[in-house]
Amino acid sequence: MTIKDVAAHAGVSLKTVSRVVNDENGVNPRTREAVRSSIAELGFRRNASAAGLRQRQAGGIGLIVEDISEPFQSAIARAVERVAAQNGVLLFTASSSQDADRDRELTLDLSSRPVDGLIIIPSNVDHGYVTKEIEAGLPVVFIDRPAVNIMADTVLSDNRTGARKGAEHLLKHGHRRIAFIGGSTAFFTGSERHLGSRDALGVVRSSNCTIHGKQPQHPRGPPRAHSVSSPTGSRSFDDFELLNPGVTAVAQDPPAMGTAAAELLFRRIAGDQSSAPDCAGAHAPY
Amino acid sequence: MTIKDVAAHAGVSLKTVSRVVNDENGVNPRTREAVRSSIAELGFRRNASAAGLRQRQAGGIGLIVEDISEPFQSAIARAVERVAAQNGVLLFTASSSQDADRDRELTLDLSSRPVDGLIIIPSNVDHGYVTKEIEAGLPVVFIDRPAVNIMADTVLSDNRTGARKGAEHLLKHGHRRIAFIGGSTAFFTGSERHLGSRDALGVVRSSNCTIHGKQPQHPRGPPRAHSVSSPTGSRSFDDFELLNPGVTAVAQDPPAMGTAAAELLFRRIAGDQSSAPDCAGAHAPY
DNA sequence: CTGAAAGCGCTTACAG
DNA sequence: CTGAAAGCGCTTACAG
Repeated sequence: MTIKDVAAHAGVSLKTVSRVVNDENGVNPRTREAVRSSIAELGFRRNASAAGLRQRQAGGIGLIVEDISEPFQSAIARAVERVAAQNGVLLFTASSSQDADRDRELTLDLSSRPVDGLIIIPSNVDHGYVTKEIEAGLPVVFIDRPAVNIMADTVLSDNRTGARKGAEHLLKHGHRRIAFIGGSTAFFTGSERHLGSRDALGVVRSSNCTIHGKQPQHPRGPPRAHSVSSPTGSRSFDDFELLNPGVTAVAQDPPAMGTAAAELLFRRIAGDQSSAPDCAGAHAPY
Repeated sequence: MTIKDVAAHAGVSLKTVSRVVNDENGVNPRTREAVRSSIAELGFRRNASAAGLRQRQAGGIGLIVEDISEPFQSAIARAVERVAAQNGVLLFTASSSQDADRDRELTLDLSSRPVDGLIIIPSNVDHGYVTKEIEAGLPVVFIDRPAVNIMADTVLSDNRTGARKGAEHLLKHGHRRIAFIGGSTAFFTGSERHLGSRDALGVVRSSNCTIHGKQPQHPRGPPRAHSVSSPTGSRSFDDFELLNPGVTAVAQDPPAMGTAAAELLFRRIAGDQSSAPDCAGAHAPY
C-alpha cells in the first residue's frame, strides 16, 4: 500500500497524491477529494521513513537515560516527550543501565537512526565518542550531569545552591545538629551538594559517611542514616520511594530540566548557534 | 557521508562497502581492511533508515503508555526496552496523557514510522482504529487492560485472583473488619479487583466508596481511606508513592508483564501465528 | 571475489 | 493545476 497504489486508484500521478498527503495547495478541489477518498478506501498511510529519507530529516529525537524506570529519569522523559510532541516528532528512549559500553553502543545506534537530535543523561564515563556526531552536525544536549571529555550543551540543576539553601532552611528553623548524607563526592552531583552544605554549615567533621555538622548539642556520635525523621527536620534531594513522614525534599524539578533540555535541543535543530541561550537552567560546560 | 563516499575513498564499489558494513562474507580480507579503515577515517555511519526502507523492516518498536512518568508504566517500559535491546531494535515511547484523540494520533503516527510492532497500554477508549493496522500486518500487543472493540493479543495480570488472595491473606491473619478501596468498577482493573475481593469476603455493604466487609466487630461506620495503617493489616495493588508503614502490596510485577508483552510481540514479528502462546500472563481477549 | 543496475517509498526540481 | 524524471542512502537480484 503505497502512494503509487493510491495514484492508480484515483487515476492521478504520484506527485498529485503526494501533494494531497502533504496538504500542499495548487490541487483542484475535485481532484483532492478523489484522492482523499482513495486514501480512505485503501487505508493508505504514508511511510514517514521514506519521506524523511528524501527530506533529509528524521521526525524523531532520542533520549538516553540510565534507567527509564527510575522516577527522576522518567519524569525527565515525560517532559521531553511533551516538547517533542509539540514539535511534531516522536521520541526514542533507551536505558544504558549505567553500562559504559551499552551507553556508547546506544548512542551510536540511535545516531544512525532517523534522529534529529539526542538528549543524554550521561553515565560517569567518557563521552568523547559523541564528538564525531556533534561535528557531523547532530545536535546533542546533556542533562543532569556534565559529560566527560566533551564540549557540549548541558542542562544542570544548581545542586550546590540547592544544598546550601536546604541547610540554611534547617538552621533557620533552629536545628543545630545537622548531618549531610550524600552520594560519593567522586560524582558530579554528590560533590556539588557536598560543597553546598559546606557553604552553609562549614565543616565540623567528616567520616566515610561524609558528615558535616554544626554546634552539636548532644555529641553522641554522628546521626545514623536511618534515624532521620520528622521531629529532627531534614532535607533531601528528590523524593524517596519510601519517605519517612516529615522529610522535606529540595526539588530538582525534573520536568523543568527535561523541558529546558528539549527546548534547547529544538532550538539547535532549528539552527540556533548562540552560545548562551536564554534558557532557564541551561549552562555552557566548564 | 554515505556509502558512496566510503566507496570512492577506498576505491571500490558501493556494493563492496555494503558487504563490509553488513559483515557479509565473500570479501577479500585485504579489500575488507581497506574499506574498514576508510570507514574509520571518514567516520562513516550507515543510515539505518535507508537500509530499513530497502529491507522492508524497521528496526524499532513502539510503546504507547498513558504517562511514562508513572512508576507502574515506566517499569513496563524498562522491561520492554530490555527485550527490544536483546532483539537488536530500538524503542519509541509516547504518552497518550489519557487523551483519546492523542492516543489515536500517536498510534497512527507511530505505525507510519519505521516500526516493526506496537505495544499499547490502552486508554479506556475505542481502539477499533488499530484494526486496520493489524489487518495490514502490523503486530500489536495490548498490555494491562484489554482494548475496546478489537480482537488482539493482550497481556493482563490476574487482578481478580490477586484481590481474592490479598483478602484471604488478611482473613488468615485474623482480620475481620476489611475494607476494599478500589478504583471505579467502570474500568477493567477496578472491576476485576472488586470481584476478587467479593470472591473472598462476600458483600456485606457497599457505599460510594465501594466497601466490602465481613464480620465487623466494631461497627463504627466504614473505615476511612486514610486510616489504613500497619496494625490493621492491609493489602493494595502496586506500590504507592508515599506508603504508610506496614501496608503490603499485591505486586503486579510490571517487569514480568512488560517482558511477556515484548516477547509475545517479537514472536509475532517473527511470524508466529499461534493463537494460544505459552506465554505467562498472556490471554486471548474475551 | 566484485560490480552495474534496479528498486524500496517518497519528495525535489523542473517542465508544461 | 498536473506530471515525468531524478534522487535520498541503502540493499536485492543478477551478472561476471
